[in-house]
Amino acid sequence: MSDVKISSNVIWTLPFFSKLNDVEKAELLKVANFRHVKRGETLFLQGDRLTHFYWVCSGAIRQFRVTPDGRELTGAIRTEGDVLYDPDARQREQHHAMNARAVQETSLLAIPASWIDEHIKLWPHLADHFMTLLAGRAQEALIDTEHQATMNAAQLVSCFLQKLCVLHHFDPHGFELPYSKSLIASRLGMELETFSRTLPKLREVGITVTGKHVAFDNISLAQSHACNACTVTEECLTHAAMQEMATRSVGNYKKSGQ
Amino acid sequence: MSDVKISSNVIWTLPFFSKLNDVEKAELLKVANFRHVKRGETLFLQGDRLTHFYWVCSGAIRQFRVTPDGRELTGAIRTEGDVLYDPDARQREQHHAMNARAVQETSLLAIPASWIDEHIKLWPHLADHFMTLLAGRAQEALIDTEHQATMNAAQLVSCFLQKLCVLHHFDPHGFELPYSKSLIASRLGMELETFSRTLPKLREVGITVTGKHVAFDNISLAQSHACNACTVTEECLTHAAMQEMATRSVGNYKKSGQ
DNA sequence: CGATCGTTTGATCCGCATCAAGATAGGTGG
DNA sequence: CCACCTATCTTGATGCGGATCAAACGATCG
Repeated sequence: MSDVKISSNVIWTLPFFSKLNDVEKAELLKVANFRHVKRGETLFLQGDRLTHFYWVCSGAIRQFRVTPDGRELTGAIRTEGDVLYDPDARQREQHHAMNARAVQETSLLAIPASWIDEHIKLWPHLADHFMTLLAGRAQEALIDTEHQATMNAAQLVSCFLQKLCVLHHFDPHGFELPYSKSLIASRLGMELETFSRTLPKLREVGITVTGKHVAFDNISLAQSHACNACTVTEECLTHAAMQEMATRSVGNYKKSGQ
Repeated sequence: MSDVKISSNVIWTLPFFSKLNDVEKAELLKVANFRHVKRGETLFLQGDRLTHFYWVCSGAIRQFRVTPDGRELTGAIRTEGDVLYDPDARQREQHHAMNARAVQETSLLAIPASWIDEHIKLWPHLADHFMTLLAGRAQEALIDTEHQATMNAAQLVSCFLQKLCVLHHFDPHGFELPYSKSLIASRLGMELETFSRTLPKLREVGITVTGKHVAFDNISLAQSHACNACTVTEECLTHAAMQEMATRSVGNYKKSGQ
């Protein structure tokens, strides 16, 4: 509900709305709304009715689920430009399946879900953006699963640090962690203790972490260790080697035989 | 390339094409194609150009990725009615990110990707189906991740067995496993040995497995143990209790405080 | 009847979680 | 500016679940 004049500039820089024409922009502004949440404040909870879609303009939102035994699983940390959109909502008819809470002070663009539902049929590029978004989320999740299944703590951490660095355009030679270590550990699906113990070990692969300060001493070395399927600039690509192995394998589900 | 007359009946039973009118059906048949693969045969590999989308008419296809160290990760087992659609393909421009291989003799409906690309803009319900599909895949992946993170081997197995039973409309009081145990273990992200050792333990929760034969002795007992967030008929629902816990928690990422 | 595939069972090991103290840092009030 | 407090992180000791290595077992098949 704050200054809309400032914020309306922000909207059009979001990839989601960058292709709108002036008429469409005007229409969008009629229903768009701004919402600010303070650090630790909750945006919505699992089971809440889905009333709005949110675009993060600044700050960071942690999305998480709470398991029956009370453990919190951090699904994603959404930052500037990201959308809070529950893929599940499409099926479970307008109810959130995740909780969303502000990591820091955060401002969001809120657009009524009903408006989106109507206009997704009318504006083709909107539908297109949503399909891309959904595909991206599906892919994200697959990569996450693959990482959890194949990488150990050290690899997960260094992979995370590198993606973080690229995503936020940090200087690889030295930057500060934007989140608490507890949050990062949770995002990586490990305990804080494990995360903490892992950091010193990363020195071997050229990553020095002191307090909140991170430095990649030798970028290429860190790269090769981090994640065999990730590079700093691109996510888990398919390698020729991987394909070749698949060709050779026959039918056992363990290792590719030769 | 077998008998199209038989198969054309099959197509319209797929949820994907059930809403087409006669003109559209005719048009689809012009480009639709059938493909048969034998047990163990490969449909496509990571990195292959994506030329067709496939709908499984009968049989089962294992989708998997091969990690650089040669381990095969089974992402999904697609059966009758499922679509082989790589969410990643949308971004990585027409290349498969997964391998697909027949578990059993399988017949598929193949539709050229180019035709889909064109018609997705023309036929609104087609776009809608794809969005639902993508949303479903994203959701599937999230649930998978959550399961891997929170459940032990026994829970994973019993959850799998129950979903299997429901999905294939098996009799809970006794049915045969449709896949090899190695395949199931791989799908669950565990070693065959672990899977094998887990089966006897399930007797405690009312699941008896002898050879390939599975029986749920006490269905409600098995349910409550299997997966706190799953029921036999529905996947991982949000519970009121879970929401309540989230409300009480404040900011630590481990357990919800009170 | 040996050969191969799929599975079981046993023995051992390792990574991470868990429990339990300390240590450091950031913030507040005196 | 310091004393105090709490949040956040580090470090240590221990245990467990599942991976790994190894071997035997049972079925199916040529």
